[in-house]
Amino acid sequence: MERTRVIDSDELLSIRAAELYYEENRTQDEIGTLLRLTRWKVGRLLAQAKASGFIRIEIVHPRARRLSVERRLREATGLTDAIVVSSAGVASDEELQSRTAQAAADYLTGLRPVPRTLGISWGRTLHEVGLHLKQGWAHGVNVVQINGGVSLNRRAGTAAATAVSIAHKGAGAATLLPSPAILERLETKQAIESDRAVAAVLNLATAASAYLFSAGQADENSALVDSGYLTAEQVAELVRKGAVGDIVGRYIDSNGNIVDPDLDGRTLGIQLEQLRQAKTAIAVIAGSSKHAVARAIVGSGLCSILVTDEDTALAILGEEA
Amino acid sequence: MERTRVIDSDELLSIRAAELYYEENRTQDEIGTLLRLTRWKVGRLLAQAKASGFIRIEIVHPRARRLSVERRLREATGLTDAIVVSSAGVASDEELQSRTAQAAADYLTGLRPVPRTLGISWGRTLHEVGLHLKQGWAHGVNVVQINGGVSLNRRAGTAAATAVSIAHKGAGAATLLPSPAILERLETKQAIESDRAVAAVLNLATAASAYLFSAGQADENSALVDSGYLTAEQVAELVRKGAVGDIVGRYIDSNGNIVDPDLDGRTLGIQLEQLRQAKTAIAVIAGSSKHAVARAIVGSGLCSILVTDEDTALAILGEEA
DNA sequence: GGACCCCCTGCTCATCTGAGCAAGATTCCA
DNA sequence: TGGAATCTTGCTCAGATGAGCAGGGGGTCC
Repeated sequence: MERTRVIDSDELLSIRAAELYYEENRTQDEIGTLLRLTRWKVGRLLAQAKASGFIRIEIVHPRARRLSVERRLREATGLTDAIVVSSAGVASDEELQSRTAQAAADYLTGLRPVPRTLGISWGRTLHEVGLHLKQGWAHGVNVVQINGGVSLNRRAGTAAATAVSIAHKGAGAATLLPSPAILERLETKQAIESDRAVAAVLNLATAASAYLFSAGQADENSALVDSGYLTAEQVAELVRKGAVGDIVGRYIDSNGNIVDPDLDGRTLGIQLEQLRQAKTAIAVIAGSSKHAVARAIVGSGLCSILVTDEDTALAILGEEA
Repeated sequence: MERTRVIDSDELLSIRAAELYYEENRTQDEIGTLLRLTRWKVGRLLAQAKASGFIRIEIVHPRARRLSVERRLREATGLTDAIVVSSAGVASDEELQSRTAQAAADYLTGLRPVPRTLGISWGRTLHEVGLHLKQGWAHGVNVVQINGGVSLNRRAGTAAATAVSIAHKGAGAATLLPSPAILERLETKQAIESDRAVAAVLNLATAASAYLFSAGQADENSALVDSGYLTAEQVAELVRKGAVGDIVGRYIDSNGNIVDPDLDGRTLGIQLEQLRQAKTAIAVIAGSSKHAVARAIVGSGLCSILVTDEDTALAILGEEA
């Protein structure tokens, strides 16, 4: 146990020095006088205290990011870019999601080159990204849906609203994918897919210069269950087969592979390969329930840019508390 | 709600600057280049971030103290000295108690002038202080008990052991008060008190050059209940009368006044006045259950030096989270 | 016991940072 | 709109800090 660890006298001194330096903001010279040390010794003690991790500096702000985690994430995974928002002082998962969506909106706004065509998925997270975007975030961006929309219940308009909102605020137009996300029969899906209007949208989606999408966890709270495409039982069955979550409506396992080829065949939208090969594929994922999907997505290269929260990032790095 | 607060652009900039400064440790000049600002502006943003409380610096170490809280406590209460241990990263109340006891041992060791006679009470906390003291912490200190000891059950030896241990490690002798803490009848108490041996100890106690004592909360977990001097019901009755805890066996209310004069008359040991007038009266109090007593003790001048944990200190200052 | 090596100490010097100041910008009234 | 008051900006300069280096003390290995 920690308590029994021997604390050498330099360690204690370094703590005393740190108290005076950080809490009382004395100069190293003053501290030297107080503790009967040279100021150089004090400097070294402080460096030691920092190096030992006794000094914890946190930036407590809803817009704070964790640059060090971002860097480690980039290095460990080969992501082009990583945006990690701090979870310091966050009470709820909603707050975390909101912060992450905000960060995604910021990233999108600053993205260069500005995408001509932006392919997006739908869901609560994407919706919130739309809300956080500022009017004029881009000057003429075409937004195209990359997977079938919500259409089976009262929340029918959400997916469309998200696309329209993002497009509108970016002074551009939205192209909707007029199809359900998952069809009951393969033939139906193929029929819709080959419809000229739908095919045109899919072509546009395939040619998008950037993608922005989220992911869903594999449980009864999934948006696909909520929208009526799948039952809780069907999702449970997918979990048994190894599903950790879905991305653009397609369920993947922890290696990023399709879990159920039959189901996937009936799912309408761009292929995962499309995302894997895209230069700018931005995944926005937040909340503790999505650690597993996030890991799968990043691990299998399904996104090139990840916007997420600190805890999820640490989970991907295998450093969760 | 916080979320709706407008975040002006300088605030955001100051957060970006802080991230680069504290997480990536860039120089203010570098940050200036990155954010297209002069280095002076960066310095000001950083200062602003600090002033707004966005930068939280914590010293995470079992021996860390909170000097700023100590200072505020001294200023607000007129204590001669205050020692406040950090409760950062503390899981249990035991851990807190242990840290506080350690700090008390440190304080005692560094106390100048070294007390010739040290009056002590007994209890779990004092016992632990004894454990943390190092062999040779003083060179010939006489330890004298200032209130009647535990003697009604199996833990009979604890009080004596504490005194002996503290004295022994300080190369001195212990003088025990050979009496129960509370007597059933006033006459018995008076009789014991006037016994030559007991009177001699009490005289010694009254003349002590420093006092070290703890406090007990007023509930069924009190050491006095545990030792069999009082029943849980009696304590409950005292609480109804306004008791917040006990100090050297005497129950006080939130103003530091004796709650039950009859009971107090039957309690053997030095008077509270004695502590109030002592130049060096060190109270060691830790744990959330003792906030109320701590407040009463400090508020009514029953100690001149307080050793406690951060949460208790904040409670005394009226700033509890 | 002596030679050697390594780490720690205290130093110089260059860089970084904060205080204070004057000029310019902005706001706020009349 | 004018003018005063206030805030902001970029600066100088002095103080604070970190990097790197030479010397000394202590430990170690023959």
